[in-house]
Amino acid sequence: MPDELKVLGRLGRKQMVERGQTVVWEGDESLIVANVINGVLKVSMGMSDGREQIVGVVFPSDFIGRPFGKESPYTVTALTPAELCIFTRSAFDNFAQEHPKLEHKLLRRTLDELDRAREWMLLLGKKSAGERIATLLLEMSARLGEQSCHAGMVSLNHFDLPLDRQQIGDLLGLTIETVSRQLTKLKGNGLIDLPDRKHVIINDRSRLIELAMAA
Amino acid sequence: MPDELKVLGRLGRKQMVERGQTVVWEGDESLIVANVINGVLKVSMGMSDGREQIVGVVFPSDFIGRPFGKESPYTVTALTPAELCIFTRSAFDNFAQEHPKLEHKLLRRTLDELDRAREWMLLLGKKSAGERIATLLLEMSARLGEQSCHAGMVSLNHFDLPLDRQQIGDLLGLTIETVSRQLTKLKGNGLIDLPDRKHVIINDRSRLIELAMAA
DNA sequence: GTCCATTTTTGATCAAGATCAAAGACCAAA
DNA sequence: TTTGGTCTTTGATCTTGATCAAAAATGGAC
Repeated sequence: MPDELKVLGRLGRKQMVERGQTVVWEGDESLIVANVINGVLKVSMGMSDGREQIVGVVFPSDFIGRPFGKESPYTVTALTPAELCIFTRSAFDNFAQEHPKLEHKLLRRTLDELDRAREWMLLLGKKSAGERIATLLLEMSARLGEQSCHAGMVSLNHFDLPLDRQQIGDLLGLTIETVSRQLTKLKGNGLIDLPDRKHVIINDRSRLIELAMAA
Repeated sequence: MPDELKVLGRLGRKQMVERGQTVVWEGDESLIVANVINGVLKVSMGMSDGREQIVGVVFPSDFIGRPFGKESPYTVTALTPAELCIFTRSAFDNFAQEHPKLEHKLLRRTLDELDRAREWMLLLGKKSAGERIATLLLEMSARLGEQSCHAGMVSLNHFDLPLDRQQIGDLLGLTIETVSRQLTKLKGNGLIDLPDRKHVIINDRSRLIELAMAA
């Protein structure tokens, strides 16, 4: 395991944040950079009239904050209780400049994040409501799965959404009502089960994949 | 000016591409990375049934291609005649690993590109057709302006779109008809003029900015 | 358990933008 | 200048998802 992360870890300060707590505000002089140790957070952008779009969901080992000088264009808010390792921006920037391997890692992560953002642009620009919901369920299954590196595959089909219906809407560019109707429809078709508000069980992954790709 | 870029330049091969020519295909083992010297290109993703979303527009000095191993998730196509400086992916990757300053530069660019992608997610997820068109015109004005670093501001309000109506639609998540109607409306209001298919003249920038931010 | 506040679901209607269709403008080649 | 092909505009209608409204479910606190 890279030494850089250990040393960096010592530079940082561990901090717990509770569900709903906002860590970085849009427009803030971006004071901090942080590494997510535990929990899930959302990254969002707002318009002056209150419309909000969730532009990213952050999982353990991901970075949050905008390194290198600019103000943060995003608001970052915890979706679950979370544990962060926080750095002042200047300390982080200096450290990064001196440790090319960290910058390399950060570059790779940023490239991956860009790929995800663009995949989401395709979803927002071109997919129907049904396709969007199917895509979200598969994406959440995959990302929640990769963090808690399960050996078996069972639990991939059995997870808790860290988002409520409103937040799913804000992520998919849909209203809460449309989200609810589409989920109900998937349940009706037997593709998924929804034992309670947050919990999702995927019964027929391959049909869900078909749905996600074309109506 | 950084030496890295000069040395890198010697590693590369200059290549002209004509309008409409595709440089990288989605799903390709990403063989090349390139630096745009001249011209404008689009970065797009397609669905199996032919729906297409433009996820980025690339201007001179920007990079194209996906460094570090993965296959390219995008198709890159020239919107205007363009001049590229092309590297084999392995040559580029090796060079980058050995030149932290290049990686740093690349990281900054990628962070900026991510910011733009997320800004566009807000547009695609939440903005009305009118807001989208206004945003596009301002964005194009700004990006075309910054490359041909004009001292005065006159020409910011006077530029050629490198996109046709269909491509504007693919970028904004709208149909060609909606794009046309919204442009006609802006012309009717006197906010812009459209002397020919490609040319745009912004008459009232501040009203356009208002439009772009809230209906 | 009951009560209350919040979230979700369901239903009815509406509207923005898509789709279908045709006419008009533009431009390059002959 | 005429022609033919492509791109754009305009018009009529339709559909998806938004909006408005109310009922039902959920989950704490007591």
